[in-house]
Amino acid sequence: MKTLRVPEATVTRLSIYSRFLERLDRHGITTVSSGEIAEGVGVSPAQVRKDLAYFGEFGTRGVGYNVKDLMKYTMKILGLDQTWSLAIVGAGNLGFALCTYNGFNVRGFYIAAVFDNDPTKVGKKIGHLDVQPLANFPEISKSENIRIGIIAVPIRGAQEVADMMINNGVEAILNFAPVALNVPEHVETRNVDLSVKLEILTFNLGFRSAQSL
Amino acid sequence: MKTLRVPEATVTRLSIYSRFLERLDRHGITTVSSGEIAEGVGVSPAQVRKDLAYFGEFGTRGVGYNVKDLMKYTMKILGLDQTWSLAIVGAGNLGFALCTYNGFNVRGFYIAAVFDNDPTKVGKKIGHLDVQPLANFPEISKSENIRIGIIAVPIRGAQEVADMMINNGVEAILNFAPVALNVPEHVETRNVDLSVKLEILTFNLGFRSAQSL
DNA sequence: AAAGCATAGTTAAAAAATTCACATGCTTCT
DNA sequence: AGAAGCATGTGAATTTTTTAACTATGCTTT
Repeated sequence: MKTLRVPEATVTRLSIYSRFLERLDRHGITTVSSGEIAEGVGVSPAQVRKDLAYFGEFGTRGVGYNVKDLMKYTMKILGLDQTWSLAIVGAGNLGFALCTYNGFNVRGFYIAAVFDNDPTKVGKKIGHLDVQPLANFPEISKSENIRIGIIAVPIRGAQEVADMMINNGVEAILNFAPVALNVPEHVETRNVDLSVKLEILTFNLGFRSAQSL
Repeated sequence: MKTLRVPEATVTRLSIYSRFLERLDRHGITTVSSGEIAEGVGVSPAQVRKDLAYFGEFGTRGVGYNVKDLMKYTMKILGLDQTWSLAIVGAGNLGFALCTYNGFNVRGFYIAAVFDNDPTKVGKKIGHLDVQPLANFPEISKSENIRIGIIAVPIRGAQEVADMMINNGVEAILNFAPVALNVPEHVETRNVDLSVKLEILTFNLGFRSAQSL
C-alpha cells in the first residue's frame, strides 16, 4: 500500500477548505477554482492543489472543482461522512459554551453527554442534556458509542479525566486544559489553547515596535 | 539591526513553555533543564533550546534554566510584561464563556468590555461587565485603550465587526468566526477554529483504519 | 473539427523547520 | 587546582513543507 504521510497542516487546511465549500454551496455556487478557494481562505492556489493532491484528483482541468462534490470528498476524507458522538467532561462556562455551540452539529458532531463531578452542576440542564456525574461515564460512553472525548476541566483534573476516558474506550481527546496529556500511543490528543493565539498577537504587536527601532 | 524572522511555531511553543514554567514556579521548582521542559510540554529538548536561542541565552551550561527568570523572560518576549485590555464583540455563549474564562487574567489580559447589538443582550451583566451596544465601541475602545479585539459573532457579522474595530484603532484581532478576515496589512489577525482540531482527530481515527487495511 | 484558453495535476526547486552532534563553559568533587 | 560531569548553545545536516514552474487536459468557441 502506498503510504504517504499527510502533513497535519494539510489536514488543518482541508478542514478549512471544507467549511469554505459548505459556505459556497449554501450560496448556490456550483463551481470553484483553486485560486478562488485560496483567496477565500487565505492561502496560495498551489497550496490548495497540492493539499488536495494527497488524496486524489477532484477537479476538471480548465474548469475547476464542482463545489458539492469537492465538499463531499473533503468531508469524507476528514471522516465526516458519519456522525461522531462526543462526550464533554466539565460543565463550567467552557463546557457550557461547547455544548451550546452550533458549529459542531453542522459538521456531523453530536454531543451525546456532559459530565461533571461538582454536585452543584450535576442534574442541571444544558440544552436538552442533563449534566451527568462522572460515575456514569462508563455506562453512557458504551451505550452512546463515544470514541471522542472533550476535556473542559481545569489543569488539575485533566490527566485524571483523560485516564478515565481512555479506560472506557475513548480513542481521541480534544483537550482544552493547557497541559500536555500523558496518553498511550494509540490515543490521539490535540490541545486547544485559548491564550496561545492571543499571545502570538501580543508578541507580534511588541515585535513590530522592536523592529522599527 | 539583526533581523531574524522567528517562526510562528516557535512563538506558539514559547507561549506553552511560559505557561509550563509558571506551573513549575507555583510548585516551588527553581531549576529546570531543556529536557524537562521538553518532556513536560511534549516536544524535543533540542527544539526547546533552539526556540529559546532566537531570543538570547537564558540558561547555565551544566545546570539548566532558572525557572523564575526564564518565566519572566518568556513573558517579556511575548509582550506579557504589561496588561492588555481586550474587547469582546459578541455576547452569545462563546462570548460569555470567554468573558468568564480565567485563563486570560492569569496571563495579563484584561477584558475591558463586551459588546453586542442584540437588544435582548445589551445591558445584561456578564461578571462585572455590562454588555454594551456596538455604538459604544468607539468611545470605550478609546478610553480603555483597546488594541486587541476578539470576535465572537457568527460568520455573517464577522467582517463588519472587524472593519469597525480597525476603524477604531484596533491593531490585532482574535477571530472565532470560521472565516478569513480581510484586513489591512498593519492589522494582525489569528483565527481560533473550534472544529478544526476535532476534524484532525476524526481524520486520524479514520486514516489509521485505512492504513491497516 | 480544430484551435485556443483556462485551470488542474505534477515535478522540481526553494525555503523553512527540525534534528543531530559536538564544542563550550559552568559546577562540583576530590 | 585540576578533572570529571553535565546541560546549554550552535552550526551543520536532514527532513519537511511550501512555492513556483511546467505539463497535460477538458471545455468553449469559431
